Amino acid sequence: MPGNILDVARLAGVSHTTVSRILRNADGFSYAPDTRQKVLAAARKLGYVPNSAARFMRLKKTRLIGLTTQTHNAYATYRLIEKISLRVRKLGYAPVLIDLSEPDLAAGGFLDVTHLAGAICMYAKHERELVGRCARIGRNLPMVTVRRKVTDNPGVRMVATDNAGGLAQAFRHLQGLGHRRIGYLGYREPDPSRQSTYAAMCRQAGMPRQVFAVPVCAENNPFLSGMQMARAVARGRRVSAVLCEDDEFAAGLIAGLGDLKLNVPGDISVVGFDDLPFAAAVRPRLTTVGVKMDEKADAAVRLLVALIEGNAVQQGLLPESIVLDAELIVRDSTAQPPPKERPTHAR
Amino acid sequence: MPGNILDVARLAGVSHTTVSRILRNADGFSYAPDTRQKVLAAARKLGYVPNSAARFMRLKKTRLIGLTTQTHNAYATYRLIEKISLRVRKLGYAPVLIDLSEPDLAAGGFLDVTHLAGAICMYAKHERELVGRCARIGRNLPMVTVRRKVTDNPGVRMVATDNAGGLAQAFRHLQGLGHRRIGYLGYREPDPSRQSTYAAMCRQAGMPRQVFAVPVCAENNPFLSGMQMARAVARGRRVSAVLCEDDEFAAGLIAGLGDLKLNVPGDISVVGFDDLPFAAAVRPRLTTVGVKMDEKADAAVRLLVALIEGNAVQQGLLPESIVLDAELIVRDSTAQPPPKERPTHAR
DNA sequence: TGCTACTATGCACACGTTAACATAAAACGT
DNA sequence: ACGTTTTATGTTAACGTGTGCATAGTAGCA
Repeated sequence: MPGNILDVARLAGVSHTTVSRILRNADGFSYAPDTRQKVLAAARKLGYVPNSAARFMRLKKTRLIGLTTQTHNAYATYRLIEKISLRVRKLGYAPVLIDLSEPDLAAGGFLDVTHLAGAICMYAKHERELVGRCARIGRNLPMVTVRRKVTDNPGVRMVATDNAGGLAQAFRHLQGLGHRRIGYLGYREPDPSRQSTYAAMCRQAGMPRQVFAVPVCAENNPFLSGMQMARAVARGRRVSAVLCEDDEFAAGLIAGLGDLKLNVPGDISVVGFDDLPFAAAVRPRLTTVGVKMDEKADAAVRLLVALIEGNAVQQGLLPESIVLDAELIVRDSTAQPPPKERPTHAR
Repeated sequence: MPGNILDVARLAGVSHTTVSRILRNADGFSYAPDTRQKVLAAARKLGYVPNSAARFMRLKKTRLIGLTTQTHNAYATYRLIEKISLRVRKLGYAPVLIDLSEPDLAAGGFLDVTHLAGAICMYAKHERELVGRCARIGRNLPMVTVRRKVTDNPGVRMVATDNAGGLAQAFRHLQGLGHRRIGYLGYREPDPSRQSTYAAMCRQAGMPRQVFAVPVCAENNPFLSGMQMARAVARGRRVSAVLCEDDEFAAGLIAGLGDLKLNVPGDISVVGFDDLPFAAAVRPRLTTVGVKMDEKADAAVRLLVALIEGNAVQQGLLPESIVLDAELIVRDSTAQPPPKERPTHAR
């Protein structure tokens, strides 16, 4: 509405072609400095902004990168969004958070996968289905998934944290402290890579397994969920340490255990996951598996852009997936088990 | 790329107009059931998805609602985004989180304010400037700002929480418990409505004022910021209670005070703001001012949609702003001040 | 002077959709 | 049987860009 390219052309006394070329700095064309001035002045005067829909129609290309997610983990996700956005912009693309999970959005909406240069799918629930649909509609849209667990979507690159490795570190840390019965607190929909790592570690160590599954959501609030699980965790004192799926669970669990007069780490050790902003600000400070958010964002964006610009791909230079290592951060929520729990024979 | 409307028309053996009308269920037209079938089948077979850019060009209208923000408060923001998105979709619009603060996005990008049916600006920092620019470029784009503080952007509707009221409730709560020296912990950029309310309450109660200002960001982590302020708050024991700008500060502060061997609420009472998900899951459970996120999201969306569809506006039925009342939620982080602090004369 | 090469600019079309206008057939009323 | 409304469909233009092709002028060169 606020003027199109023809208005600018008329005001500058040139053809709209000239305006288009001058405003875009199209190369391969030379224009008289005089003409250039007139065009620039006219555009400024009218407050001209190119119509991006028209542009897209012509070019069939955008520099929009869609970010999509579906998660309970507000903190981790929001931080990831921020970091990815920053990097995306730095490379000359524009990030858009959009829900690609609604099929009718693509059908009846005004912004769909066909508009995107690429997409980053973060912690999506029905990831496989989503990616499939986007690839189909979007004519094999370049996609990168950011996932805790490693999945195998053919043709879609992935960035993930080495959760198995992180979990193993945490497990060994607890084992080293003398724990012999270590539990796992996670969502009901299990995270395969972690649960299987947990199972493997238990087996290897000759320990019993004890998984506490949180019902999908207590008001969609992972803190409360964790808190409510305290009773189950404490029952019968079957474990002396718990590995949690994320820091929010861990924080809630610690609070809940406190209400039951159980001390962390005195009676039970707790390990979180993600190293969220509050991990060092709760008491006891959380021992947790740190996930490198910055590097994760960076890797995801670089992978996607390489995929979009497609030179490295053909040369076979682009890795199928990037797995960032996780790092155990030992703080105050883990300690030796209470005396009676300690192994009788040293190890 | 995956087929346009003409392809569908050709396959169905009808004109593209027919296809357009049938697929959109355009009313005012009747079609033979037979034709309708053929068209639908053809569209399905080709996996036809209308090109939304072309559509926008023709209609000059979309059903996209832009959400924009710029905040440190990840939790509150993310939750608001979720809730707003849900409601927006329910009304047949599509939400898009987009950074409108970058001027060059509007200029060179592929999605700008002119594509939006409306925008909701949540907790933005340079709100006034942002709104001004959007209104200018977007040909007075319908906008609603969601803000803690009440601002006066002419022509832009607003939804806010009655922070002053909430703060007053919290203040009176502390006053009623016997506190005579109440501090305020906030960001360095002050929130006028709250700080002035705080000042007014102090004056009215004949109490000294004591504002603790957090330097803009400790790693952009409000928890750590709050934690680091504990030393300043504790110094000289000048206050027996602190009102915090948000729950994250409060949680951090409590942890920091604990490190200094100060007990909350035994030695110092702490009040948060926002009632974030963890408020009931930290120990001591946080006394806080609850903000009605659901109602806030609801009000913002309804206001915006009314603005867009513009019938209520002309009738003057649309309020300039909606202020939702805040509600003090008393939990365990507030109590009577320690004995020596109590007023000698009853009140 | 002629021929070529380059500079500076314009014309006209295509992208995919919707909507105003047009039209042929069928149904309806008398 | 004939005018009139209704039903079912088609024709065509327009939205605002970018680009292939065309062109007029100007310079270089022999």
